[in-house]
Amino acid sequence: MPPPRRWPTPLAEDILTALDESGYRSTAPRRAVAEAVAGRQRPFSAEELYRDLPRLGRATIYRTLKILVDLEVVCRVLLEGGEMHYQLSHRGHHHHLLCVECGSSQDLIGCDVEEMLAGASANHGFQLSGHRLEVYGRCRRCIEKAAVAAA
Amino acid sequence: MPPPRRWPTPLAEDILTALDESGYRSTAPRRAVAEAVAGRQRPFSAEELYRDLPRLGRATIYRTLKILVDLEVVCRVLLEGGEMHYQLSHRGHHHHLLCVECGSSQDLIGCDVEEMLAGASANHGFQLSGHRLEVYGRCRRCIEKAAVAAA
DNA sequence: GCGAAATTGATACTAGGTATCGGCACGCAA
DNA sequence: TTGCGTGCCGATACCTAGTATCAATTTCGC
Repeated sequence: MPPPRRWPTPLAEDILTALDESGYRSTAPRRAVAEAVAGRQRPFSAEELYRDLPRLGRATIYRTLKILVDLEVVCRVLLEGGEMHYQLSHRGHHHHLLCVECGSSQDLIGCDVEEMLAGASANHGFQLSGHRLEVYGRCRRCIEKAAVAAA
Repeated sequence: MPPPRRWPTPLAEDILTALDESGYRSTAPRRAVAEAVAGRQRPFSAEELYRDLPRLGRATIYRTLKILVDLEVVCRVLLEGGEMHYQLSHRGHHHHLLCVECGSSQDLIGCDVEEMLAGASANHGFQLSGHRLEVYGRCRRCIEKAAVAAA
């Protein structure tokens, strides 16, 4: 028997808490967005979210996502083709390994890009203020799936 | 007395040669785009180019830019705000240091991102196929200009 | 110079996102 | 518990960046 489903979902509750702590009001649309975002396993587009929440206005979806990105509760993920997707965020600044096959995303850890960029920038007399890095490829599961299919 | 201006410009000629070598026809619109692209010192948007070449159709601008990007004669540059800009390219795959103040761009050299990413990806069981990296900050000239202004 | 094939540009369309604005609702304070 | 100011909502219009269509034009090999 599965454990009873809490409502709101713990993750969604975290989002709502973050909103509240920054002085944003708790409204039905925001609760709906929080649930939807928390329930997603992989990066999603704003339009996708809109399709899943047809009772909300499109502007509300975009506005709420923007707030969540500002609060660093959600992070933006730029796909290879240039489409912007969103995803629940845990750490602060980080980068993503994006699977071009299944669309999943995992955080890249153990890669000190910042430090390397800082050094290289300094050599150019360039004062670093930010950067954007996305990594594309195939995740472990997709590689294994392909191997099984080829056998 | 300035040296006599060659026409087409050497850089533009290189672009036209690249087009020719890939089997593309030499047309007046393409020559115009080549000149315009070659004459730009810093990244520009497609719409900017369109404004500067009002006799050409918008579709032609986008089509030609796409071809040039495919031929790696021109590279795409993603600004901090998400706007796509274009720029003459010299080396193959490389990254940019983009000045958020004056909009200039310089190639980042002496930074082996590829190698670092390859290692980190492997640790995640991730098969790397590509990446995107843009670096934002202030260029040497803008730093110096600010220092002089503050003095 | 001829003609097939490539290219062009006007136009319409798409996706993704922002600005506006009248009206609703949240939540504080009484 | 109600009252009220402010924040928030959603419909709509708009915007930017780019793509699809297609008839008319241009290029270039012969």
